[in-house]
Amino acid sequence: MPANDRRPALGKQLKRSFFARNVLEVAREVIGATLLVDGVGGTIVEVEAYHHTEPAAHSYRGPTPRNMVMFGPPGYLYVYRSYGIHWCMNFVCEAEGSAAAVLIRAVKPTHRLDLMYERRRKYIQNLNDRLLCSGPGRVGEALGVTIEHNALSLDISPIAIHARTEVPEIASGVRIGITKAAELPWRYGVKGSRFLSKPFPKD
DNA sequence: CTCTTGATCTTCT
DNA sequence: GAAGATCAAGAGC
Repeated sequence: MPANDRRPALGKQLKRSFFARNVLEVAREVIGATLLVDGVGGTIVEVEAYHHTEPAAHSYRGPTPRNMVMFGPPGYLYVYRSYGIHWCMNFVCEAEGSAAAVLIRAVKPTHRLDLMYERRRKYIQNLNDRLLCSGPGRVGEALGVTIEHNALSLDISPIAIHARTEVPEIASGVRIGITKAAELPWRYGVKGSRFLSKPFPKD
C-alpha cells in the first residue's frame, strides 16, 4: 500500500471555536483533517476559502435565504444547491457577520466506502475510489449531505471533524469554476494527492 | 486527451 | 432570461 494511502490516526475532535479565526488560516489547517458525517468520510484534501469582501462569495451581496448561515456564528455547516443538482458543504469561519466559509472540494475516502459506493452508484456507472469524493458535488453525494444538514453544528453528531496528526505538504492556487476575483489564490490542498478534483499547477 | 451538452435550483438583471 | 463555488456521458481526435 502506498504511503500516501495510509489511514491517518484521528486527532482530537475540532470544536466550533476552531473556526472562529481567519478563514485562510482555517482553510490551511483543515487540510489533512478527517471529516465524518454519520461515520462516513475521510481526509480533507482540497478546500477553497470565500469571504464576503470578495465578489466570488455567495455572501458578497448580502444575506439571502440560501446564504444566511454564512452570516451567522462560526463553527456551523453551510450547505447550498449547486447548479440545481448538487449539495455542497462549507464550514462557516471567523465571526458572526464575516460571512466567510471554507468550501470542501475533495476528500480522500477512508471511512465507510461501502456506503459511499452505494450512494454514488446512483450518479455514475464506472466508479472507483478516486471518483467517490473528488469534487464538491461528489463530496456531498458520497457523505449523504443535503439541505437537511444546513446550519448543523460542526462538533455535534452527525458531524465530526478530527484534527490532523501529521501536517501534509500543502499546495495553493486559484479557485476553480469562478469568474470573479479569479486571481485570489484561495484554493488549498494536499500537494500531489490523487484525490484532488484537479491537480495544482506544477503538481 | 478535449469539447459539448443536459440536468434544472437560486439569485440577479 | 441568464449565470452560476458542478458532474457525467458521448463524440471526436
